[in-house]
Amino acid sequence: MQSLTEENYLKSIYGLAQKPAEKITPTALAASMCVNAASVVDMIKKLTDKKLINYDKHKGVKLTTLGSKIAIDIVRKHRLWEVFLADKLGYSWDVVHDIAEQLEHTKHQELANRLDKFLGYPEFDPHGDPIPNAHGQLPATANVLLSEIEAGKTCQVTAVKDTSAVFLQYLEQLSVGIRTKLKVIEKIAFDGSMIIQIGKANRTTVSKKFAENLFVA
Amino acid sequence: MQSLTEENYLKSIYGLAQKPAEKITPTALAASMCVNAASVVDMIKKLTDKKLINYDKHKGVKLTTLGSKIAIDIVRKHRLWEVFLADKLGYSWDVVHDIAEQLEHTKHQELANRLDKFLGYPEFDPHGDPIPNAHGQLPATANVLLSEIEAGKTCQVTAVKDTSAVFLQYLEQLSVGIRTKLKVIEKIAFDGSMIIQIGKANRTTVSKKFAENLFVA
DNA sequence: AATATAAATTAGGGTAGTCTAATTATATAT
DNA sequence: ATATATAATTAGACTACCCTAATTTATATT
Repeated sequence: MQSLTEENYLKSIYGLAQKPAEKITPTALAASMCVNAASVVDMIKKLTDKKLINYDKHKGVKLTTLGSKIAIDIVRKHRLWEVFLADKLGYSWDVVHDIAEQLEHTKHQELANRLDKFLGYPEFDPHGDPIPNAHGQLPATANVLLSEIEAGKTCQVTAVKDTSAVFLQYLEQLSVGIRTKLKVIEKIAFDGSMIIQIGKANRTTVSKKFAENLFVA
Repeated sequence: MQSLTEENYLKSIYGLAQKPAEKITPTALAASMCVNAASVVDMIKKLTDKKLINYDKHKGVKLTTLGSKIAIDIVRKHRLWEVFLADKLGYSWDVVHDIAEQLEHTKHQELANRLDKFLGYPEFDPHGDPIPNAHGQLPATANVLLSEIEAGKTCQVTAVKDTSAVFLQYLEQLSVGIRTKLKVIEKIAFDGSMIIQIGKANRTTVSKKFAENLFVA
């Protein structure tokens, strides 16, 4: 059994691991947990002893199979509670996260499954993030290309079609990774290029070829 | 803001205060919290400093107005979550308590009210315990006498009609107090006496006169 | 009233999780 | 290749909550 704090670390590590290519250093984890790096070093020791993570100076922190299972379970509960708060209690999507943080640590093996059933087995939370099912599997995200998204819509990167180094490097340069949120601002009729907003800040124009190689949901 | 532990102490004190006449000593509180009396003494100091309780060697522990408000709020949340778990997720009444213990500490001023509305403003939880409303008021419990309860039904003592010392002493002797749960096993047609189960264990026969002097809900 | 028992309190210590400050290791730049 | 900056780690300390053991204070019994 893990403490609330340990669970929050696992969740944080899981979250950081969604942006691959970035290794999870004590400093990165400290920033994401809003604690001092010294505290993180202590916790890394503890979670390593409990076989929930592996830590290698060069590779950074990685969840073990068990650690990953626990983290996914917390994420599942978090997102299900978000759906509950939004769908049943009428909360807006910007509020649900903080409340769900408090509900996600409830321990009772059946609870998440009952809640899931009650909510009608939702696949995505109010932010569009996928909800792991009872087996920890994420819903298969439809193979929609960025190029098919209409102007004004928001979506989220789920995968890349072209996996060449040059494309991945380009993505990195644009700070686009798995789960990055994109908003299509405008589609240029002339050549199919798109003006998109990446995350919260940067607005960029990308080519038709670019948009045809990025899967979104 | 109080910690989770502080909240649990307040809740426990509130619960013990429901059985009046019994003063809340450090030992009683220790038993109810399943901790050592020494720990309770520490917490009494802390809660006193925070002006949530008053402690007098002779009168025992009492909640201040503020402490009482907080305790009632936790009880409200606890019981609302119990209703949610039973009504919406199909849990049986013997399971909901432990899960609700984990949900009751969720902090968000509006949450309880939204949940209350969603559940249709229930007045009693699955155990028959009254749910405080948004203003901390308990629902007016109907003036039903034990004698009016049908065989097989379970109810809970809400008040006494006859307040004479002999009656109260008799109640004490039977371990019947406010909030004690009673189950009517059988009603004897001949003289109106009743076989009732008191709490979990004792089964006793009580007279018609007895049953006509106890209010239940 | 004196004594035995029980309750309350104090003293001192443990664990989990946090911090700051100091140190060591690693990466970067000249 | 060495100096510098950044990251990782260690040392030591703090708070919240809990404990045991010893002591003091009440309560009951004879």
